Amino acid sequence: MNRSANHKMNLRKEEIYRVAARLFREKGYNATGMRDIALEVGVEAASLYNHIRSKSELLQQCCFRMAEDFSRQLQEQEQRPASLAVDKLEAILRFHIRVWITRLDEVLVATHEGKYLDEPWLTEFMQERRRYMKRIENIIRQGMEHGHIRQAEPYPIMLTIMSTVRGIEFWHRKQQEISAEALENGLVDVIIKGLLPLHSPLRC
Amino acid sequence: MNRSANHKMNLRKEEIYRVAARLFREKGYNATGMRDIALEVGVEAASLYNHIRSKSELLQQCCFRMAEDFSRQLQEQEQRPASLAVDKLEAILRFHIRVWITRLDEVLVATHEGKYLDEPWLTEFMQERRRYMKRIENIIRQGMEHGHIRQAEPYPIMLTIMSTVRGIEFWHRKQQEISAEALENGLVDVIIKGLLPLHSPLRC
DNA sequence: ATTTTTAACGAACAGTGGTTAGTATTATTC
DNA sequence: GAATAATACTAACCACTGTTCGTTAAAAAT
Repeated sequence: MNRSANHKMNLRKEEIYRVAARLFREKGYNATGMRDIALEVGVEAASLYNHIRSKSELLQQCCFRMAEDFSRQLQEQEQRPASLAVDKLEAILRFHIRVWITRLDEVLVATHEGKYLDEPWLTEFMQERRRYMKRIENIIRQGMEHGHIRQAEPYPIMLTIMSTVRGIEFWHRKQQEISAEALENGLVDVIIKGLLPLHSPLRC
Repeated sequence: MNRSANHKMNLRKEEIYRVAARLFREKGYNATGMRDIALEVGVEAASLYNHIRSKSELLQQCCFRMAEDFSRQLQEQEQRPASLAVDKLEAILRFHIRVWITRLDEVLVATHEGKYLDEPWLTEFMQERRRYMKRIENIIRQGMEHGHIRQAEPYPIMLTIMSTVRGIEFWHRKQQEISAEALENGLVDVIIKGLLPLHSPLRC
């Protein structure tokens, strides 16, 4: 089999994956049947199994693709100088926001339906998320040590950064109210301004 | 039937409701079977139907109880003087946080599983949530008009206030790391400090 | 042109879902 | 203590689930 055939095969697999991600988001993983996916791909349910191993494999792809993309981006930020903690956090936050704006299906499935992963994927996925949160907490601590972030509990700050993006789900349904850029900047402003110390030149 | 018997009946119904809310959160609405609920209540699945009409009725209770509690609290805040917009928002935020700390099951089911409501409940629930968000946006606008909140897009601020609480789901799994009070104050600080105008006496 | 691979299909399986019917048991009321 | 109501049980139904099987049509490779 040459490369072009391989490419064509992956195209069909990708289509199934995309349809599945959208349906998993709209209806939920358990409420989405293989026959639902097949219908939108334009094929019978049994035919899907020429391209994928199982329904749960589709969920695994959703979850671990997102996990890898997030982890890779975080690693880039971690490699910048420790003194730039606030800039790191802003970059991380903006990355989160952009993913939630441009790839809502996948990120929502990973966030909401990840709990339906089979073992051992479930455990690995949960552990990876916990590690990810710890790494963000560490960056927040860096910022406090350099005095660029006001003294506070790092944990609630991390939670706030992780959670802010969730509102974007609502924005997608009423997109006309505000542009993607204004949304991103508005969200970033609330969080970042809430982190700066009282004496920060950026603040007063 | 006298009052005590009626009370006893409602007790059983309440127990079913509580078990259902917990299982709906842990496993999701669709992945929770009536036999799962029955097992934890200590009864056969068919017996549940002497107390409830249907599985979906349990979901409806979850969603609309929460909706009413939130709406009532918001109404209290709306009745305070318009000049106290920041205080209103802080009170609203603290109410949200406390509900997510003390009634995680119900609030998570309402948030994540509400989409599985049947019509006409689904439409009503979505509309109510949209109204709720609009009302918070209005309070934010009040604060800007009085100069107590910095000029910005009210919409992302509202989304941030609504979303902050979702991190509390993670806190529940690792409760030992930080107390409920520290968590609440930490979350409030990030948001409220991010709202204040640059010249605010609370800020500099 | 022929062989081999890929991918589609219809039918079926075994399990589970919420729910109902009919009946027995327990608790309450008179 | 008899009558009545409330609540439990067992059994079953039917629709639907993810998946497999055997087969066939089309495409690719030789």
